[in-house]
Amino acid sequence: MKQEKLESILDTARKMFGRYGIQKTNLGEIASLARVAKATIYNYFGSKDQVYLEVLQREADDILKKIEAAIERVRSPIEKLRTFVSTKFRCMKEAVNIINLGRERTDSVPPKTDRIRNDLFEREVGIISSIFELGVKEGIFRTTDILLTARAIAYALRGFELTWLVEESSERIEHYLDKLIAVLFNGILVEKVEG
Amino acid sequence: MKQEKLESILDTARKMFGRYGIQKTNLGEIASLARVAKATIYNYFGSKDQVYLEVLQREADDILKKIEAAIERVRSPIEKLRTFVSTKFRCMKEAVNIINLGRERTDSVPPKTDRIRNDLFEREVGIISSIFELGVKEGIFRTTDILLTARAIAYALRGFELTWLVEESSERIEHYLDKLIAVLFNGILVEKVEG
Amino acid sequence: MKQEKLESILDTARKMFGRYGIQKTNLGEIASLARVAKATIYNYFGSKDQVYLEVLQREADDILKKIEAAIERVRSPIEKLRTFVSTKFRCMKEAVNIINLGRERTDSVPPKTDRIRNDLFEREVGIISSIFELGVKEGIFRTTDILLTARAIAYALRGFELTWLVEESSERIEHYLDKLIAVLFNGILVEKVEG
Amino acid sequence: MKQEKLESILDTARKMFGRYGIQKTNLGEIASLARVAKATIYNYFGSKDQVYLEVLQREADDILKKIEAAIERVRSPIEKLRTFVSTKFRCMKEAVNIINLGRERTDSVPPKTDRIRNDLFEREVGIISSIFELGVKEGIFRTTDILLTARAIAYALRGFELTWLVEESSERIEHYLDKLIAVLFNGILVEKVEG
DNA sequence: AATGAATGAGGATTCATTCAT
DNA sequence: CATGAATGAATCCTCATTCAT
Repeated sequence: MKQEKLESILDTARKMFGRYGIQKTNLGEIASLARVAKATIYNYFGSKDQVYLEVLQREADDILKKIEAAIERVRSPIEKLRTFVSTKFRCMKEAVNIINLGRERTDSVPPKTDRIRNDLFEREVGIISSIFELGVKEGIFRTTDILLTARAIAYALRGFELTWLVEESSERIEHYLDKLIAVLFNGILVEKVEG
Repeated sequence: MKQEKLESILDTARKMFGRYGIQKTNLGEIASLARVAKATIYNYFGSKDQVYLEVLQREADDILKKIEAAIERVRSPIEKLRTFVSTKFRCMKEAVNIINLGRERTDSVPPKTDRIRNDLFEREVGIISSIFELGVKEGIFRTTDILLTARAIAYALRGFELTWLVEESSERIEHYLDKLIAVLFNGILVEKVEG
Repeated sequence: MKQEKLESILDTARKMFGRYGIQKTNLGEIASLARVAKATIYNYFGSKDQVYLEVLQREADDILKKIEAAIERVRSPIEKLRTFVSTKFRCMKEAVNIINLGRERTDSVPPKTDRIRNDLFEREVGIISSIFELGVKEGIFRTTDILLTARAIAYALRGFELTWLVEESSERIEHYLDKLIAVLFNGILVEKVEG
Repeated sequence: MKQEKLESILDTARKMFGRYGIQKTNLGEIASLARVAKATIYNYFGSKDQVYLEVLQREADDILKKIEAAIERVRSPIEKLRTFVSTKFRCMKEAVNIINLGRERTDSVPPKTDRIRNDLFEREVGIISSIFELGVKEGIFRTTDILLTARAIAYALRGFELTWLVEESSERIEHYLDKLIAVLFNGILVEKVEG
């Protein structure tokens, strides 16, 4: 019964926060949609911020779990990188709040938000790094600085997160991603120079 | 006199919006810092949103003007691309609101905001495209689809905008950018496959 | 017009605070009784506390002005002291908030409240002291320590403030005051010992 | 077991009410500090007000018991009066809620509160009266109206209750009390007039 | 053109209290 | 008896916007 209400609250909250952001979402509406009293939400979470944080943390954990599982299933570093990117963006569709996190004003968001976001980012960097290590070990990738490259690519992928929901259709985004991956693998120069 | 006040308002607004976003900035404070009455701002702009829009448009125009000028000054496509990236991010430092635009909730922002942002984006894509065309014509770049690639790269660069002010030092960001550019030029694969 | 509303607000506030205290009084009701919008009150005073403080300060100033005027009108120290007490308590009837100040929880009241209350107290002590000085100079009063005695008496009078509105009828209180003054003047001992 | 919890609740409540008053104290905190559930308190007392009332009644009874015992121990009316005052104020230090009772808003307090407070007051007046009767009988005190004088003095002592914890150091208060007692005994006039 | 004044609508919290188990 | 869970009601304050002068 309690668990039920809790999930109901969290579900509703995820949708509302996803649609309107933490600022514009009011607990009153979450409460009424979740069929509980506003005060009940405060019993569970203590504050609006806590509700938001909980929603975020769940989304982040979810994404990582799925990405890691997907990468396990393929072998070659190239495939792993492709899988990383495609899985990440497929999952992102559902992790609306994580995406929007990048779109919220820093000041209007609880401080711990940053930690969740950065944790996710760093763990992604970690995954990319280990794919790179594998690739370099197998002599498929060449790079002078694995971590630096991994972070650069992680940053680059962020540009697509932002765009995901708002501006373009999923299909077009996937085209761009394919293209970006192609470029990442081969570069745009005809002759290879040292990077 | 009128022009003076108008600039004063716009200046103050730019700073405030830049620091606190459109949501958290209130016209009252802008007014008092700009030494005018709140109602005066309404005389000039009609609404808070219009003030914001005006600030944005000015920043966008400013950036493009500077980027285009900088690119004119170098000749080779490779240099042009490098200049594009470095100029863009140098100017971005001052175009705080454009940057933060990516960090505002979609719903908390006037609809026309998107148009300004997208215009800027498309014009950047246009610039990158023409650099690519030049590069391909000169036989330096190879790519199967100029526009697609240009957009992919433009998206990738967005990831860095977000990060620009908040998370990392300028120097570190520049390292990552250098690395990204290197990867873009040469790829990470040892052997070139088709991109 | 503005002055009118301001007075209207302050008047209403004085009544409400007087009846219900700062805790239980809500600005909403003050606003509606004063025929202004809640926000208007905030325009004038900035916060509930400030309204309260303003009400208090006015009452305190009022009392002192009246006491000082009344004392001027009589000559002998004995008369002055009697006048002080009677005027003070006559005025107190209207300075409901000052009285209740002694009845509010320290914690539920803005910090500056204490200063107003203490200022009033100290100024009363000052007045009593100067009456004493006069009495001693004229050889009518005897006391070993004017300031100490003045404060002791000022404290004693506080006991009546508290009682003023709540427990007893005005007439009975005045009887008690008369008695207290008589005791203060002559003591209760048959034989005078050293005080 | 039951008695234990009840005492635990009452103890905690006394401390909390003493520190924060009935308004600012919430049952939730009392409950958690007393290691019981909020609902348990309702089982015992039925309402927040009842808890408060119980706390008060206990404090009042306690004070009176101690004062009466102390007065028994001395013989002369003068000593009895001095003992009354000193014991009263010594005990008051612990009867925080009784003291603060004078500092609570009348309206924020259960109606029966007044009865407890007045009972205590009247019983104090009774004690002072009987001391006076004794003094008059022994020809040490002179007074035209014992009850009136007793009440006047009881009121005067109230002024010090208020001040007790908040404004002054214990030592200074005791000085003022000494002075007040001296004045009460001997008056301030050089020549005795009719009291 | 410039502004002082006024306002309506909205939202996060807090807490005493009830009730089923 | 004891309690976890749920809630309704209340309240302060913010701000974009309007309007008369």
